Amino acid sequence: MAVSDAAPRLVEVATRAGVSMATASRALSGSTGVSRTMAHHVREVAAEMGYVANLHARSLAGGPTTVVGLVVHEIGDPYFSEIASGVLSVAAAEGLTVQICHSGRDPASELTQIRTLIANRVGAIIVAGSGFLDPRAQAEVTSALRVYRARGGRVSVIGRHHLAADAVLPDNCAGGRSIAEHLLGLGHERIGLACGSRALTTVHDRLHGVSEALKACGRSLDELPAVEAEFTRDGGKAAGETLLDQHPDLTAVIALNDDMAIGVLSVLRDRGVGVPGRVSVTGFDDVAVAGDLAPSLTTIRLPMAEMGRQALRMALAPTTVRPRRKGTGHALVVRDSTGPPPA
Amino acid sequence: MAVSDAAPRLVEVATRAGVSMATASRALSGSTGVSRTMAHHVREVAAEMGYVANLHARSLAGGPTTVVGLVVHEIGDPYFSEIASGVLSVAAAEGLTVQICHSGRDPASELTQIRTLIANRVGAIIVAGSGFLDPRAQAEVTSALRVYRARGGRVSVIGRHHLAADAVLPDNCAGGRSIAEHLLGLGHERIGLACGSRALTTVHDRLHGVSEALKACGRSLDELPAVEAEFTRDGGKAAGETLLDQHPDLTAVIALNDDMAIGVLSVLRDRGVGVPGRVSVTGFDDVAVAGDLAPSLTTIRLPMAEMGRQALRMALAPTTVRPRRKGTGHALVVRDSTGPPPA
DNA sequence: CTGAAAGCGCTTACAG
DNA sequence: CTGAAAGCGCTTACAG
Repeated sequence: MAVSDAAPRLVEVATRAGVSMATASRALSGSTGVSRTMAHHVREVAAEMGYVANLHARSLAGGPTTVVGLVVHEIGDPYFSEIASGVLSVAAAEGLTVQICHSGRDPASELTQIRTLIANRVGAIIVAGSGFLDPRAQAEVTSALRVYRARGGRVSVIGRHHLAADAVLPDNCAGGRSIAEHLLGLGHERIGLACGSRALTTVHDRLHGVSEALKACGRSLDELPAVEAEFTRDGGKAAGETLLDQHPDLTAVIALNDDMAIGVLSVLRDRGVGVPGRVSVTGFDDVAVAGDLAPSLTTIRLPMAEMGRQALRMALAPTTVRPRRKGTGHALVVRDSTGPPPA
Repeated sequence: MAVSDAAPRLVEVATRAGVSMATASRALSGSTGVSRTMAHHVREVAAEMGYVANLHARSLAGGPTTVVGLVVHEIGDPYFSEIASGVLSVAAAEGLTVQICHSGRDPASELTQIRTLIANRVGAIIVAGSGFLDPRAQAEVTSALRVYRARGGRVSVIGRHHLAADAVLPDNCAGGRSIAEHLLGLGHERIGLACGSRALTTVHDRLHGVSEALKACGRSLDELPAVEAEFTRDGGKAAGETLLDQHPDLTAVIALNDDMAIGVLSVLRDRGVGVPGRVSVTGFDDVAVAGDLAPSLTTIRLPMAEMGRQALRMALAPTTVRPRRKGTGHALVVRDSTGPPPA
């Protein structure tokens, strides 16, 4: 009994099936070079014994790796959990397994996580967090990934990064333009901005879109009060408070993601400021609950789950000479949090 | 150049440091039996070379495994993404990496995922989804995990399962009682229930709590109209519609999780039914956005992130003879979605 | 404290 | 199509 306590190994399966390890291996890994009947027989024996290959051994021996790494800023954020959900669904369909890690929006910890993923010899790495504007911020990550790719690892990113890898590019710029045009079209002139760190390409690009819309009206981004805070609900609260304190005459606030918008809305609610009667608020992403907020949030819809699916599919597809880039499109979703400015 | 293209191996580090592989290994894995100076020297050389141990080789050779598996029903659900966030945070602190997979609330696919995790030789498995009432539904999962544990694997679960493993037990029963008492205390008599699948222990336990509260008033759970649907926002919508159609006189709806409550609220909003003026609604879990909904949701708070942290800590702690069980406590959070029934 | 050697469980050239 | 053998990159008894 003591012996059979250990997990059955390939030798045992081979012996019981009356074949060599080589044949057993080929039959089980579904590779070519075995007769159909032999393969079938071996698989039956293996199933009977409850054999499951040791993936460490398989991978060490040069077999295919079946795990992919996913780096997110924070899995608790709906933006990232929806992306993760998309990644997990195609992974399951492909028989792959995914290792998720937090970067915490910090290049240093992102580097640590990516090194670990590489040490784990994952077959592909998906970086889902926004890149940083300053290439130096992620220089080490970039070079680690470059080496990883040179050794055959596959990389894809969601968002704009300083990396010649396949990329899913959220429609940040165009979305920023749409949301600003919406507000401008409603007649708003005193608009405040609740931004995440400007070091993030995502924030930069969304702002750029807003800037374009303003320019088209002969105005400039520099005129708008902008507060930079964490790219989270709490950051939105902080930014909202500062904005309202320093610019009580604002009639609209553009939050650069839904999380921040939720924070802004909560500040407004606490202060008894009517939305959209007194102040309009917009978000960005269209996370699942955006439509259920009080008031429901006008925002830019990005197909997060689909972005996750595409990122993994790209990483799995054969490499191309030039990296692929796939735009996401976006949609302006007008709900109850925006309206014309007070007369 | 061609040669150094490959990842540096332990031999290279050892050679360059002028020591044997054994010494290099001991120095790098932080194990005992090396002089401090020697260890320091080896580590410096390794860092210089950008050496990162191959975890497959390490694990195959009998070294400690550094990955843990986490099984959730669906990572896109805030309940699970908050749990995952807790798990990831202690994992990062411990230098561990986590593999996440979806069970999709389906015992068969849960089994597949768990087998994969075991094949990956993860050191611990955390099952975060609710268990099933019928032991047979998960008999194979249970036995796979039993074997896994016998071989030294660590297991912990969040929720009630038919498994003698360490468990974090959400306060489902007491929470159900609290929420029902709250509604009863407000004077509601015609209460409907929007439930997830009764096959889930979570649903069963929450209902049981509701039942206890009713009994204390001389009433019975059987009197209340109950609709079973998916344990999601869409399920909540479906249940809400059925409930309202068949029992237009209800003054309150108890949804068995926040996701379902959000669905119920959206139905009520679409139909122009005032909340809580005409109908009160309650949820369960207190996901991050519960307070930002329209109206903000009265619910039972469960410390999801903390539950994730505890589950991993238990799995990491030395095993005990009897499995540990840790209650979570709960808090009734009264917000704007509940009030007295209409006069 | 340090080293030589065996072995972890697989896969893949290399022969037949 | 099938098999014997080498090797993937580590760690851990076993000696010294």
